[in-house]
Amino acid sequence: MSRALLSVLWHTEVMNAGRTARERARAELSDEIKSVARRQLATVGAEGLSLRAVSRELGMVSSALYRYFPSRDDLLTVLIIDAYDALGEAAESAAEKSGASFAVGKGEAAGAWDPLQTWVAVFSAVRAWARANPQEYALIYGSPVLGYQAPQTTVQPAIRVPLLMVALLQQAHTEGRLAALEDAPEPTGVLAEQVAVLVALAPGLPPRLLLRMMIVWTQLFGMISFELFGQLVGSMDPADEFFDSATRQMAAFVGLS
Amino acid sequence: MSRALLSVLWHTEVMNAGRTARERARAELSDEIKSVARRQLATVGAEGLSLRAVSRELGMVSSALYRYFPSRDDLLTVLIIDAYDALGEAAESAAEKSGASFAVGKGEAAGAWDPLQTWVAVFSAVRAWARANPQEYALIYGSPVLGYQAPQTTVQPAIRVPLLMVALLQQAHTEGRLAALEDAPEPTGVLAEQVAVLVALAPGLPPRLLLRMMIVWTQLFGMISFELFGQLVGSMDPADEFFDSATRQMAAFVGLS
DNA sequence: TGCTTTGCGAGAGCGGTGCTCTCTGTTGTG
DNA sequence: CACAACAGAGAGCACCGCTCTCGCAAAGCA
Repeated sequence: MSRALLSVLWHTEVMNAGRTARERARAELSDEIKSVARRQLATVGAEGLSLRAVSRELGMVSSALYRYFPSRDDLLTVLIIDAYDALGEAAESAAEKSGASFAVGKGEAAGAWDPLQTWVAVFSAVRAWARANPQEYALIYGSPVLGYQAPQTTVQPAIRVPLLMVALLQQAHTEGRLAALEDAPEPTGVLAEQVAVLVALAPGLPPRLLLRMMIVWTQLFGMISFELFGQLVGSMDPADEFFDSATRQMAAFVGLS
Repeated sequence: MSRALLSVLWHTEVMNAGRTARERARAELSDEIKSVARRQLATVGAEGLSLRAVSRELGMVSSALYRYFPSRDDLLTVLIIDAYDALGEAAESAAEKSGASFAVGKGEAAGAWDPLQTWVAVFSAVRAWARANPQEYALIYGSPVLGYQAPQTTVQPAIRVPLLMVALLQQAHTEGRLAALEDAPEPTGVLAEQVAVLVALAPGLPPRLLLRMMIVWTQLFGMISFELFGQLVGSMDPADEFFDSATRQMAAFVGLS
């Protein structure tokens, strides 16, 4: 990511810290650009998003926009981060609302909660967000634009959903509410090493469970992509019941029932 | 194109009576355009594919290209169909090579075949094709370009892989080599009607099996998309062993072992 | 055979894009 | 107050998809 873009992000972070008028105006205009770009993204898609159109809508000349975003790709990058965060926020909020006690930062003593119900709520929230924001979903889970290389900044927002799944499974596991998965194969070799990275995040969870969680993770987004991108037309369309059944069968696949 | 070449083409046309030289030349140039476009697609991606660049490489002026493809989207459409067909061909050929007897048009009496082995071979072939042709994969399984609406022409090539999965499962089923899936839920309501469309294609297959097959289908392409689009970087990358394990667990999920 | 219709490539042109560079005026700072 | 940093405007470059017109050659027809 470019230094100018990092500068923008830094400014927005400390926006209300009483900086100079110029910096304040810069942060504000920067947000406005993002907002207009997001709106255009929703209508014309990532491919059709144009800096000139954004600048036109803002009443400024296109070259001025480059003071804020050094290239179209940089603008897309912040939109990508925002999309990941919005999706993660939707998923985490669904977990909280369904009564999960493990949500980060909540820490309150748990009442009774149903792990399966939370699982279904999270998956449904992910799908609902994707259907409500198809272009933003396509931006982050569709084909990467050009030779686009995801900057390191996008990694952390991108893993919020799988991290939530890990947290849910761990809480259910420590409460003894997960089936044993005796018939699931234990990862070996390279696969075991890769899964070990996840085990470090959730001590105590069996590797075979985390491996299955990764499988379910890919299934979830494969299913949503198929629905949004039209691959289910003619068979499982509308996909509501298919999604629900798949979600529950995949929940059983990781031991939730 | 040179006049000498046109003359050659005309002579060959006279030998293959029926089509005029003009039609023959048109078909040939049309193929050449497709070929150049496919090569450019592989390097610059769908978004970067440009009619002007194609025409430049062919030594003609861009406006002439519109005699063959009325728009950029039309060119992309034939590339999409070709990609679907290439992928389907790769999958079917892998099934044949692994000794499957159900392949369309083969009809030969089967020797012994291992359904699970064929299953793994087909899935691996799909992944291998995707990795070898990432831009074409992204073209058909990534975000749909623009407000692109898939023409009816693309449907039939698009379902070759799932149809192959159905055929494999049916053959294994009639040979009594599929587990019973007693714990799998039977689809009801709308979902049962949707699955009924698949049952019509494969009489005798239990609806709950076909439902699971659809789940596995979405998992397969979700996994491949994640690998190609960079979502597995940092966890299951490289994805060879993850893919293999997932494939086999999903095979067990539909009763293959 | 000669005439007419059809198809094809070339060329110019329109409005759009991302991006760069220069110039002018303003704002913040020593 | 002077100087440096910065923001916006404008022109311009090289591309893009697409349209239109204009000759010319091939195909169809009398």
